Amino acid sequence: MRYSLKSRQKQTLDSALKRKGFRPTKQRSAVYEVILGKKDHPNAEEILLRVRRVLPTISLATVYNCLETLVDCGLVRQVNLDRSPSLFCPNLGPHAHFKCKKTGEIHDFDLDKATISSLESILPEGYSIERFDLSFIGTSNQGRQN
Amino acid sequence: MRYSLKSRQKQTLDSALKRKGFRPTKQRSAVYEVILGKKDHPNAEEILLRVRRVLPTISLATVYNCLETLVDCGLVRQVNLDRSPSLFCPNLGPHAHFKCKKTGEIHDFDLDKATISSLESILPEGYSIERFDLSFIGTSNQGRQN
DNA sequence: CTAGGTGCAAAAGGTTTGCGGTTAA
DNA sequence: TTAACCGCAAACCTTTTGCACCTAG
Repeated sequence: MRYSLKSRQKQTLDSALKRKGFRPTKQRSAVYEVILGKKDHPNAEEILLRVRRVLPTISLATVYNCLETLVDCGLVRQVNLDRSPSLFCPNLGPHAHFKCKKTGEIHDFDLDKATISSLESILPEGYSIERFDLSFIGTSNQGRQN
Repeated sequence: MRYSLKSRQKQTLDSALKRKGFRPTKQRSAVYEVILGKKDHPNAEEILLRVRRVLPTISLATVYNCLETLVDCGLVRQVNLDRSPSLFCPNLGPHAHFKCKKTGEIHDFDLDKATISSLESILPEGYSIERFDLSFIGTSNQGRQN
C-alpha cells in the first residue's frame, strides 16, 4: 500500500469538504478519524470523549457542528433509533440496524441489491426515494462484533 | 351494527388498560379517540390541540402520559423519524412510513406477509425480533390520503 | 485580511418528573 | 379510603445558537 490508511482518510475528508465549500480543520479531521477508527455506533458524547484524547479542549458544541458537517458531506451516517441520542456510523453502504434490548449493542447488516429493490418496491409509482431506514429491535445471543 | 364505533373503541381501550392494571380515565379515552379519529400522524402538541376541543383543561404533560400508557398497552404506535417530535399512529398492522420532504406528509404502506418475512430474513440465526421500523424519505406526487 | 470555525455559555425544543389536589375502585 | 391520576411548573436531556476570539485561504 502506497498511502497509509490515515492519509487516504484525510484525502477523502478534504475533498468531500472542499466539494461542499467547507474548510478542513483539525477538529473535523479528529471527529472523522474517531468515527472511522472503531466500527461501532457512538453518540456525540462518546465521540467527544474519544476526540478529547487527541484534542483535549474540543467542546461538545463543536463535536455536534463537526458531525453535522460530516453528515452533510455524506462521510458519516446519522442513525436515530427511538428517542435516544443520535448515533453516528461510518458504514456508508446500504444496511439495516439491529438493536439488542438487553445489551444495547447495535449490529449492522449489509443489504444486497435484491433486498434493497424488494424494499423499494413497497412504494407505488409516484414515490421517489431519497433514503430509507430499516431497524430492528429484539434480542440476540451474538457477542459484540467489532 | 349493534354497537357504535365509539362504544367498541371504549371497550377495546378499557380492556387493554385493565390488562395492564391502568385505570380508565376521560383523558386517556379522549386521547385515544383523537388518535383513532383521523388517520394521520399527529405529534403530542397536535394531539393536545385536538383533545382540548373536548377537554379544554388537559395539559401537555397529561397528553404525554396518556400517550405513554396507550403505547404501553399496544393501542397506539409511536413513530420516530429523524429527530423531529414523536408521531402517534393508530395503524397497528405491519406497515412502512414514507415521509415527503416537500410537504412533510406521512403515508403508510401496509406490508404483506411475504415482504415481512423477507425483511426478517435479513437477520441470521440467533436474532429474535420484537419489532422493526421501516421508513422512507423522498418526494411524492400523491396528494394527502386521509 | 476576512469569512468561516471554535469554545463557551446560554437558549431552545421535546419530554419527563415532583407535588398538591382529584378521582376511580 | 387510597392508590392511581391529573394539572401545573419546574427539571431534564439532547441539540442548536450567539458571541468573542481564532485560523485557513
